[in-house]
Amino acid sequence: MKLERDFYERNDVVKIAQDLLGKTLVTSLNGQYTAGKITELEAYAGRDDKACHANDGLRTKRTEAMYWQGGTAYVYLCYGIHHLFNVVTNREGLADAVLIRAIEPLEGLELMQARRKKPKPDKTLSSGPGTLSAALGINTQQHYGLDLLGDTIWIEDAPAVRKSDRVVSTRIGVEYAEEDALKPWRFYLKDTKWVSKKLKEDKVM
DNA sequence: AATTAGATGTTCT
DNA sequence: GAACATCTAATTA
Repeated sequence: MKLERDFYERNDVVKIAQDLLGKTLVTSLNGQYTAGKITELEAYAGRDDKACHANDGLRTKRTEAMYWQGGTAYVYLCYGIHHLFNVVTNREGLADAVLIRAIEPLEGLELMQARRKKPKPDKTLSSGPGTLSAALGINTQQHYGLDLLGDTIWIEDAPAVRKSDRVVSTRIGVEYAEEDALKPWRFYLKDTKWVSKKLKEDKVM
């Protein structure tokens, strides 16, 4: 079952991020179907979070979609090369988003390998925010601001992940955000290899 | 195994 | 011009 608008429009990105862990991210592009289980993600809040692109009401051509209604795709170009996929949450005007950082491939493996030019479906296929987007065929040109309740990109429901199977850490690559860099807003599944960076000791929250 | 360089668009200084 | 929610291949040890 496809996740509905009210799932995304809740007023708590961190809770939504936790709920999104283990769900299935699907893309159907010109009849090409690929799907993967969300194994790692991070929450970004539009207010009181210096790591967020839309912090302090910052509104640019790039961040515009973060202000749209929950259940919108926010795709942006990182380091001029990688297309990072985010799920916009909260109501229109409140710029929260969840960055999907890794997936475990479930369907369309051959297609993902072809897109990534990988002979084998090992963990480098989709364990990282840039690589998963490439594997699923997501890019800024075609998918920026897309509605996730449509039939191009959407998220399928899946059984909730137990707290004890969820690891918490600080977010990756946000050292510039000063005190907000310490926020424990990155989550990943404990028993999966499909994660960009594992902690030495898993922390559960 | 760990570190480094090179790829390069958008945004801000 | 600098920094950036990154990845890969090459280099060093």
